[in-house]
Amino acid sequence: MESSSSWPENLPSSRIKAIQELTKGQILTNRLRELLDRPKQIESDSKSVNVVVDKILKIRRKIRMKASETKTHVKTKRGCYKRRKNSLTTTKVTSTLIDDGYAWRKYGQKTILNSKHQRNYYRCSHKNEKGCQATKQVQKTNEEPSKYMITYNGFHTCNSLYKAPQIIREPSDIRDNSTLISFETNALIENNKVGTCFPSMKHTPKEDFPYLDRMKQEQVSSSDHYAPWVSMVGLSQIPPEPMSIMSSGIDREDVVSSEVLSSTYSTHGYEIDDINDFDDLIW
DNA sequence: GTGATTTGACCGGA
DNA sequence: TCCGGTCAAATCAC
Repeated sequence: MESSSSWPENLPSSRIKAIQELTKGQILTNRLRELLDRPKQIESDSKSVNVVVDKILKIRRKIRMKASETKTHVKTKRGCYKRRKNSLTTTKVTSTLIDDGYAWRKYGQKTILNSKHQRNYYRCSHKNEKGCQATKQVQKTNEEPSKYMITYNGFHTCNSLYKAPQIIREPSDIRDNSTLISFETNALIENNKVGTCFPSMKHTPKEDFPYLDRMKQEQVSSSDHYAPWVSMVGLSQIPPEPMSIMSSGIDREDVVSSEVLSSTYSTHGYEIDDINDFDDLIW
């Protein structure tokens, strides 16, 4: 763990603490991932697995408490809100408006400067009941009106954990920059291999991994925020949502870019742009 | 009646 | 000051 002397002087101590907790979580997640890679070891050493899971859950609770302390009401009257800076966004261009597996509710429509087509604004239908912060924007592209540019913002905290995306690179088209992403709805995930690039996920029967089930229960039962490292179990470098990108039927020509991901998640896991904005970080 | 969509107003950031 | 993102009342659809 890093000593406080390695932090920039002007970094608030609260932020340092939060980063340290997240780092701990990352380390524990890696440990858990290693264990998941060796199912036989898990059978013989289930105690240590439970210890790791307990630690992760403890850290998560800590950060959640911190988040609730930090969170301020950003909206006090109509139209008064804090625009999110550096929130996780993902943009894709698709020729079809396909169902991404989430329920969206339209909340606005605007004419955008230098754009021939209006932009439509959608938010998760579960925003009110579950406080889900995910939104998306849909706009026809100027060049090809038959194509849509879809921008996803924020995490699905409504039920997102088991809808983690699966990035699949077609072996036959490895040079193609396009990325295919699919989901396994409500499926737990374990490591496997897809192609040569990513560990893949495959449904894991919960009775085989009761501790994961425990994490899932806690994830669902508590306050609907998102655990970066928990979602990263088995995901390797694949970041968590904004990912409601695709469930099925994605076009080969679709282009997906994760703009903020590159700044938010380093190759060693994730980094934190703005720890004050807990809504963007913590489930 | 209930939930979704439309649309003008409002606010923050650049 | 302008523009983009969001709010919320009015309206629509079922």
